[in-house]
Amino acid sequence: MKLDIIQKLKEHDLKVTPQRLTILDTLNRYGHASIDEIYKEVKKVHLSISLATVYKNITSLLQVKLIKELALNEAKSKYEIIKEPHSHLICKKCGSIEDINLSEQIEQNASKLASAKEFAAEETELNIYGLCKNCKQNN
Amino acid sequence: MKLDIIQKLKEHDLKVTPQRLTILDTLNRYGHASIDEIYKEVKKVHLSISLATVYKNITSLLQVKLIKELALNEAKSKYEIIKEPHSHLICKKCGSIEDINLSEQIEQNASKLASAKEFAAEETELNIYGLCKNCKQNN
DNA sequence: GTGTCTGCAAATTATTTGCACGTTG
DNA sequence: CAACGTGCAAATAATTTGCAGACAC
Repeated sequence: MKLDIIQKLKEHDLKVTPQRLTILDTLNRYGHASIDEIYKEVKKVHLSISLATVYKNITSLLQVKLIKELALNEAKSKYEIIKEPHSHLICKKCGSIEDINLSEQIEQNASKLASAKEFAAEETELNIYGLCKNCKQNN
Repeated sequence: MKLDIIQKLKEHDLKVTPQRLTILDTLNRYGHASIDEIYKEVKKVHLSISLATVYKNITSLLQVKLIKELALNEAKSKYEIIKEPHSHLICKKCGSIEDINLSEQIEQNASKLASAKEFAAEETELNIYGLCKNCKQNN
């Protein structure tokens, strides 16, 4: 599993440094994390890492599209490693994000909508906002 | 049409000031605009408006949910007035955003996905990334 | 009139950059 | 060893805040 990522890094001439791996590992474990969250996590392992390094890594990882930015209304942006699925259930109350897989039907319908506008669709992202199971109960 | 917005402002105890109306008008005309774009536009009408005022307005309009933030990978956030539809065709090349209406089918499928996770869906947002008609041709 | 809004300046926070040194391949 | 990455400090950019006067209601 790590090999996968290491390979992708090499493909894009990004060196495999411990800091970079820890950042990616953090994203893997968190699913989605903000710059601050990443910084705090990585710091547990690499005491002397700097915020600048986190930013530089996020920037280069975004450029080679190994990760993507998830910008949520009102909250700080979070980042996640790109892999299927690209879709989320986003809780308006607690801010949790759960990944979901798009059904074939949705994919197909989305393509239709796009081609109707002569738009060449490459990626489809569905975000559903509402209340997660927990918050729904404790409302 | 303006009455609609004015009413919403009043509902939320936001005063109807010329600056605020011009900001909303800009969003209406642009569809989606960044802070800078809004600032430059509003400045044409209100020569002495300050950036801080734009920020303050965006913040309060977000709070009362009259507008929403559209955060796009790599690009600056843009804002739009909330109204159906919530879905977009986003061009990766030129950054243009076109609104689309979700089909009934997609809405239904999305609800299914959500309820399978015991998630109470409130809003569904579909973003399709790719190349717009123009950029597709001049590729 | 009272409370909110505006514009300005200053403060704070977020992000980027330059550089010397260390590490990867 | 060449290219790239890191950590630090400093520079920029983005956003927020405080306050006095102006405006909406």
